[in-house]
Amino acid sequence: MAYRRTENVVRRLAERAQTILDAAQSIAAESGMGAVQIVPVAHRADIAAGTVYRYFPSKNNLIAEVITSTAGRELAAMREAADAAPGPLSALAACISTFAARALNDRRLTWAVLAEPVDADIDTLRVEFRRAIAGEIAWRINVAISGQHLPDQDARAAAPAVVGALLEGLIGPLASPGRNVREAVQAITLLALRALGVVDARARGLVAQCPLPQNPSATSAPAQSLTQAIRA
Amino acid sequence: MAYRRTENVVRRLAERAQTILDAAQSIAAESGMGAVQIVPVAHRADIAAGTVYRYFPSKNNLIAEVITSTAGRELAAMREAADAAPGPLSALAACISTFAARALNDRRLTWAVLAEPVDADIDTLRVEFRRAIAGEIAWRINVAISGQHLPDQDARAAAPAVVGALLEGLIGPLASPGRNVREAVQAITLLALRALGVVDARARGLVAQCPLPQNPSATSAPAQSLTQAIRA
DNA sequence: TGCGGATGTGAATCAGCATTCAGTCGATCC
DNA sequence: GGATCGACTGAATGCTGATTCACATCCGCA
Repeated sequence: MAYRRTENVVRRLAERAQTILDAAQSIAAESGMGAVQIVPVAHRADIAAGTVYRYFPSKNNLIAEVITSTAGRELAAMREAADAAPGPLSALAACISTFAARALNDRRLTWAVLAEPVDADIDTLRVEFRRAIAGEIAWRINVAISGQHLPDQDARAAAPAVVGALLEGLIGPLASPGRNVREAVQAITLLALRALGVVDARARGLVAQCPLPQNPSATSAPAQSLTQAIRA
Repeated sequence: MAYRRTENVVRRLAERAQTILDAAQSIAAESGMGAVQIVPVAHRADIAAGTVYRYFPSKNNLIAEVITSTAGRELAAMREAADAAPGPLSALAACISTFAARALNDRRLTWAVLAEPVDADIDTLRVEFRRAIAGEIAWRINVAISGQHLPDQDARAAAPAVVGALLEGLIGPLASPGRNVREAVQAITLLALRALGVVDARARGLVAQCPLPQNPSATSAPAQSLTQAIRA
């Protein structure tokens, strides 16, 4: 007959799973996805390599969870910021600048999760995340277009370009790490808004109003199912 | 006594080196950098795996050459198009649309060379290439700024964002592959120009005038030294 | 034609890493 | 207190793919 799982044991198991996830995430945030290897992760989580497999069926699965939890957190933040904005254009601006500010606060992790290919199996998930972010922006663009705040354009085509501009402009290998965060976020948001057809003066006004999320830091959000977190 | 290298032998050696390079490039163009492995490359070049090492000291070196030759070709095309333009703004537009059109004609290869990490040793080179492209654009932006054709801005920050927008918008995993090439190039160029502060109407005019390079195809340019091809 | 160095071959070697598993240990149950 | 269960351990296994190397072949030379 199977043993009962004590309250205590249940908690310990859950904590350990989270510890492993955190270890994986922190390694990704420090050294990129390539450095997320079972032995180092286990080491950082203070357990043996084999133990990781009691919690995650495979390394890919572990990485998938890292991506998913990051995705959930980032998408939620973007939505929240945008929903709190007074109008369609400021919602768009808030959405963009929130993503930008958070990406900048967690450069390496964001880059790892969004831009570092790991394995063909995982790539679909990473692309899903990108697609979700672009989708969020595309949605806001479309709202702004139908309210006549933006010139008519193909939001499905423009949104990925905006995402690319944000990633490369802020956290890509060419981005200059020096500048003030606030300033960098404002500059890139301005650029993105202009790209979508907001005239310069108006864009500057919007950018100036944008709330800048303070140090969001990558606290691990409660885990969600893979599909759930990304659903648009 | 050392043997003389016959005319014939010299040619054959050079041809074979080129064949290997072409094989590597075509595999990258079909299936990405990850698929560039010694055995498949050798197979495509109709030689044994070991032979590759008579021509290239390591796989990394081979990939470096693929990147370099691609970089040389693309940079030259951008410069040529821009230099032929009548004014600073059309030079900028030509530079951007040339890159866009060529990237679109060779999606996979461009993506492989610019966006697929291979190995830490190689990544510096790939980043160099990105930097060179961004540098080329930054230069044109600065010229336009000093001629009062663009609002004052930090070209070093804006150029990488433009590169990101082009890559993600056109050939990234989210880019819709369906559209007409001409149309897609024009749309993304328009977006990029607006991002830099060109007002919509003016941008549309510039875009309409831009020459669209016809099917550049990845014919292998004469090999150059690594540094030489990328020098800005 | 026959010698010797240059090239080509591809199976064996090596290295990095995910994954497994036989054995250990602590917790639960009676 | 023992009998079990289930988690933990970490060395061994297995796989993938770059690199090597002993041997075969080719080609210029006399």
